[in-house]
Amino acid sequence: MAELKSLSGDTYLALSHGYTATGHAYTAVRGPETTRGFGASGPGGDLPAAPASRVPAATVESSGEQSGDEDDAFERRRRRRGPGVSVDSRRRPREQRSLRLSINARERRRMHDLNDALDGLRAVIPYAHSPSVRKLSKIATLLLAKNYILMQAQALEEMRRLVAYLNQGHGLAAPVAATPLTPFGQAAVYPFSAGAALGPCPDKCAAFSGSPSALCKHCGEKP
DNA sequence: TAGGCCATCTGGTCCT
DNA sequence: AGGACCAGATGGCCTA
Repeated sequence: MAELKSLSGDTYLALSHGYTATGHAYTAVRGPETTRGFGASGPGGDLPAAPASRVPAATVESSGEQSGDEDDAFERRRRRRGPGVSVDSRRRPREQRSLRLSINARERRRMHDLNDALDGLRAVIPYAHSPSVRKLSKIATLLLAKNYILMQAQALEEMRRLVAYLNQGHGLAAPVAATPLTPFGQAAVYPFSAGAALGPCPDKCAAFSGSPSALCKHCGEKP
């Protein structure tokens, strides 16, 4: 694991040029500590104390306490979207607004839970976690996790084969020499070269519309 | 400045 | 009816 965690930037580059570590202190600038801060919005459905740095204007206007500005913003959006026919539209405006805020808060919590889960996934994925390395994007996290799982499965299979071989009374020298195990058994599958052993990137290559010679920006392979 | 990534809002749909 | 889930829209921040 230690070797994998010391993944170099170039190796990560193999995953996708769009998700490369740039050497900037990404997490220090916009990591969870900065982007979150909504954790306090507990089950009560209270409104978030959103950090000003990452909150769209609309969020500040519509999620805070009911104010004149907030109502203006709400009206602007309502006009922009037109008089949509929804369940909400059958309610009185005050009640409708209150319900909307409650739904927004719920959705916010749901997305925060999703991000927490992604953070948990990042924590167990072997990649460079140093502060000088940009945090993995969501898509990169998922792709890396998938490749890592496949790699582990292959390593397990290799170990099973080795154990079976040894159980047959063979010595250790011969098989190891014949089929040398890499430190993690990832001779064919390596989690950080997504396209190399796992085929085309299933998420993006399918929708890839670039020239035939171009590489998929998500997996680094030709689609 | 364009593109990537992200958070949030919103309306629709499905489920309990 | 209310909650969960989803996808589209919008706008902010950051990097190349």
